Amino acid sequence: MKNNRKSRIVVGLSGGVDSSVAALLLKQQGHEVIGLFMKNWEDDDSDEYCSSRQDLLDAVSVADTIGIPIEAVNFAAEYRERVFGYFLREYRAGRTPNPDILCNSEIKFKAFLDHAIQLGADCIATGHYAQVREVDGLFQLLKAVDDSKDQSYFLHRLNQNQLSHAVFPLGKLLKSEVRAIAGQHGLSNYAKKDSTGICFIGERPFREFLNRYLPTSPGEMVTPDGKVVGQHIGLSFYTIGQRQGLGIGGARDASGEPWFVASKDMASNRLIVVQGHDHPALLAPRLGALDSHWISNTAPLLNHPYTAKTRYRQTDAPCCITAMDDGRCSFTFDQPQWAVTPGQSVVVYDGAICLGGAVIEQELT
RNA sequence: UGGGGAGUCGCCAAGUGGUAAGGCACCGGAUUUUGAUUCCGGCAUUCGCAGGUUCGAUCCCUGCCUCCCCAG
Repeated sequence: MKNNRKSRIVVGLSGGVDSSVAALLLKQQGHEVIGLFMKNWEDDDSDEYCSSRQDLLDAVSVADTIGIPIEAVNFAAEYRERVFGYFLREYRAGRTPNPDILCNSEIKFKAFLDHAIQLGADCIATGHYAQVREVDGLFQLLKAVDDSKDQSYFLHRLNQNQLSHAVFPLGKLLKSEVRAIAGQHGLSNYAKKDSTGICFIGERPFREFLNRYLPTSPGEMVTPDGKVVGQHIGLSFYTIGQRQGLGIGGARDASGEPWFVASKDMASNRLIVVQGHDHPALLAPRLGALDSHWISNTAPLLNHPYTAKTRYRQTDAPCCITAMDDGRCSFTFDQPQWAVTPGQSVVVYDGAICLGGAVIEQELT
């Protein structure tokens, strides 16, 4: 979006405070703002009726207060095909995918963006905490000013075209300021709790949810030396670094520390667990990743000091990319990383600039 | 069947005459647009059962039950 110009902007209104304030700010800046409520998940309409319904009501209420038109769109088919299908395939393969990253690149900044363009919009805006800036004709994705809310991790797979049409009005604000603005302007959802859980699907008992789509496949939980310490219900239902839900109590010869998932042996259907948060099996100094995506269309430098996150909300860890080949790359961290998890994304930063990332394939020793 | 040892929360495990530590698990909450992690809170009126001694017992005594080890 060109600065200082009045544009037609379509805002994804979720019913939450963030997107509401984003719309409000754009409206105040004099843009022609159109609100669009997305409904992309229909499997739970019977029991989730209230939540989705309430979100729509909140979005309508806010649109009314701000004085912008709002309509609803449904990308459930696209979501199921492009995001949820991948989500299930990855879990079946024993990995831990991050559907929200795909949701951004495939739904919000593709299906939704296309729709907005058709409505004659110049760009779309969301309530994401992140920033975009154009430098010499190249669009950069930057972290949000509010580091504790920064969501660039989820946006790292956007490309130049997508970023060129993206506006993030909250990028320079603190969450506390956003809520204050919402309160000052009488937005009915100013105190609404932040939503969590998988985007559009929401928070729910995860094991139970997955089990609706994946069969259980019980097996043994074993220590690295092969001692059986419990039973699992299926490797897909666990993730590396997981502590809760293992159900391993005290043992005569054990230390009394909690147990964590260290790895999965798909071939023998065994879950490898270790005792103690700082067990060496949970730490890896290197990792291999694939399917890389670089926002600038140019790969980052090899053996250059960057930082990266192997999970959302992890503090950036100093590292280098030591090898790259056809979408694959190897990372070496200055300090070993905890619970490097296949399927999660490793996202690279050069200071506040998000360069892109790749999907973790495996930890390397 | 003799001899020895042990039975304390779902699992480990302190306490051994003064009125039940702790850890793990589990549950609830906080944090969180993945999944985790992390943090906070909850979690045995009761110590295998039944008697007895005592002001008072999980702790001492008696009997019973169960389990383990060694004998055979």
